[in-house]
Amino acid sequence: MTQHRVSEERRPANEGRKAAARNRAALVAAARAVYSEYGLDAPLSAIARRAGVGQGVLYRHFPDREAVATAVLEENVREVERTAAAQDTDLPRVLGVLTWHLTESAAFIGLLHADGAGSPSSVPSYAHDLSERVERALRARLPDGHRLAAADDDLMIAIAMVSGAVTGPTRDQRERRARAAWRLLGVEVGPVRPFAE
Amino acid sequence: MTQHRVSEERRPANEGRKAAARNRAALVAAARAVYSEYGLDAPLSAIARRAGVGQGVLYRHFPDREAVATAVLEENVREVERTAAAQDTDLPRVLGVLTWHLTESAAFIGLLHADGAGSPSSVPSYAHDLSERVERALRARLPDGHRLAAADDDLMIAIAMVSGAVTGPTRDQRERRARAAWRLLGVEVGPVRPFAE
Amino acid sequence: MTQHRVSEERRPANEGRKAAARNRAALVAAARAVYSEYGLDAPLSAIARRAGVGQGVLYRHFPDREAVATAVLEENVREVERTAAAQDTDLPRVLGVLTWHLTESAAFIGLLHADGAGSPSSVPSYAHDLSERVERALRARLPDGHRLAAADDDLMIAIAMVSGAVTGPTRDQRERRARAAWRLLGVEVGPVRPFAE
Amino acid sequence: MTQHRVSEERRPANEGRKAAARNRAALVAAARAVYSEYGLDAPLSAIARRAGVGQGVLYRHFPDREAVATAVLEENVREVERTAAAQDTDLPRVLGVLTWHLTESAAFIGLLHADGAGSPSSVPSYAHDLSERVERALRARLPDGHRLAAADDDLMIAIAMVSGAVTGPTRDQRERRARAAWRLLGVEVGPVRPFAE
DNA sequence: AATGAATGAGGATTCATTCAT
DNA sequence: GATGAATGAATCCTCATTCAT
Repeated sequence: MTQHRVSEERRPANEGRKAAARNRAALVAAARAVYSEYGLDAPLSAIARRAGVGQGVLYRHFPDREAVATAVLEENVREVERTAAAQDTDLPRVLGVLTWHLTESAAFIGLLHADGAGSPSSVPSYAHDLSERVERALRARLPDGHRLAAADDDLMIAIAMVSGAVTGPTRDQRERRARAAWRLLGVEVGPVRPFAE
Repeated sequence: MTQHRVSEERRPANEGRKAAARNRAALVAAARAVYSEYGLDAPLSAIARRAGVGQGVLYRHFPDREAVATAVLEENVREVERTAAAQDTDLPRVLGVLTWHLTESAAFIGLLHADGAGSPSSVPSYAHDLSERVERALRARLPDGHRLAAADDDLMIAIAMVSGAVTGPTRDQRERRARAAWRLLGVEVGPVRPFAE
Repeated sequence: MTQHRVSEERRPANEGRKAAARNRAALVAAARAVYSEYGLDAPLSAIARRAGVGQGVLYRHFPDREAVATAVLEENVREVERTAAAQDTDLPRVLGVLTWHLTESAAFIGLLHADGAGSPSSVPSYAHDLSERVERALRARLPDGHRLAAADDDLMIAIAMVSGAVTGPTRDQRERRARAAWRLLGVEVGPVRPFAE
Repeated sequence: MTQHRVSEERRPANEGRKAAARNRAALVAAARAVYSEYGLDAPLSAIARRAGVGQGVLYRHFPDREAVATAVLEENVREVERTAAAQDTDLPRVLGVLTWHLTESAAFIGLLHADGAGSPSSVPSYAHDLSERVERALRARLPDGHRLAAADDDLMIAIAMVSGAVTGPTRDQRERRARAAWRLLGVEVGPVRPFAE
């Protein structure tokens, strides 16, 4: 029997292609967690650390702090879009998913606030695009004659309003406030939950 | 190592005791301006500079960053209270003044957002008191049977909602959005303007 | 307000990974020099400057001001320990090395002073551990019936006493005073010199 | 019977001459307290506050931070001198008073340490004079043939040694250590207590 | 492609000292 | 003579970003 090489160094480690994608995903997940814990001003190093990668990797995937935040939001927006695109869906259901993200993610709230422009804070500028994607998704399911279909801005103003109401330390409390907000607007909202197949 | 003054230059003159009150006012005004330009996270040094005083003066008048913000908000809250306390007033008029401050001052928006608790950001803790003062002032003018008198939280949730809608680069645009928000809530609001005798 | 790099100048080059150990050593050496020149309250920035590194590097290697001092003292203590552990050694020889460090390093004196506790100054808390290590090292070579073996505290009190005597502008004068102190204590001390193989 | 003026404003208030002296005394007392609580690096403002006077008064009486410390020490030194000058006194008694001050006042310890020169710390330079006054007082009561009369420096080195031993959080513990130090030196010391008529 | 050290600007905070009142 | 506000230098500390390995 020949001796096996058990050296500590030569692990094949198919790293390279797949690792990159995995790292990116880990970063976005870490960013989501860190943002929800420390807010949007959390240090990038904390995100890299939580993702278990070096800071260099973060910069490889995202040119700057905005890009990180945007990547997180992009996922949220995509879920809203997918919900809106689903076969058997309606506005309340889409609003439910949207509301879920509002209660989940402080960052997401910031996004909607930033829809106009000139927010003085650290919120991204191309957040604008994301905001428009949300609007498109919702409007596709907005029935004629709906309460929010009257004036052009009403839909997004309503979203901003609900997001303004979403405060509080626990997700649960935030959800309760969000529901109250929709009620005050007289708009029906479906179950508040993440998108699921 | 102890501190030693090195430069031999003339120090810019000590304005004496009377300047104290003036300086405090200048600081609050400067803070208001700076906050509206850069948000609540603006460096304190920017506020001191804009007020035309040294950093030490800022720290003499306000122990920490929270105290500065609170001082700014306190003025706003007081105007709301005074409006509510006026002889010939009603809810719409108070809401009008409140809305004015929402459109004027990013900081004020932050305040209302902070009513719950535990926001991880730099939002004050004793902002809570201010929030309660606003609520008391409004509730004193809230007619029985009013749309916002149904559930206990509705009043402040509505405020938070409107504040969420108040975004945009110009005060004018912010006011337009605020009005739209009140309209969507079905709540009448009076002229949007600062308190005036 | 987030941080932004403004200047366009070339940054002084990143020496890469290997520099890390070198930098740490440089920092400890610089700290030793700075402490002896300005005392334990010297600004950390002075240490970083003398070490030829940015302030951030100092903070990377040492979480706080205590850690820097401790790192310096740790080296001294280790020399005492090594002397005590040497094959052909005796108490006078260990005391000689200890005394050397007392005359060399103001910081080291502070350490021994801190053995009790609660000094209100900037003296470390985990200096206590170092103090104990010194005691263990000495006690291992303390012959029964030695003048300092009578009461439990006598050994470390004697050290503190000698360290109290060690004042003066030149190392030479400090050594002379240290010798006088040992003489007054009736304790024999070997050559005052650093540990050497 | 005529009415007495009991107005709150017109108190004759012999202020002026006597107030000045009273303020100076208050400052020294405050300094003593503050030093013992926070160490010699305590902010001057704390001393003025504790004395109940403005900072300007402090500067009227003492040109700089050194002068304040020196004034405190001066009182201690004077007590030692008075003890030495008393009719029925001897070295142990003087050492007892000296030791009392060592255990009472961190500042006083610093003084003795500073006798040589070039102490890198914030200790005064004209502390030297005070140190010499202590030496003169002691030497006046130093019997020929005393253990500390052999070499010229022995007396003050012994003092420095004891002061080095005086560490610990409570005065009681510090006294115990001081006694142990004198014992190790083989020098008799009288009751450790402040000077009293 | 990843790592993580280094840079260094920026912002917070503290105090010695001066000086109008 | 006293008061206490103001100045502003100095120091601490944190992070965004770069880059050698």
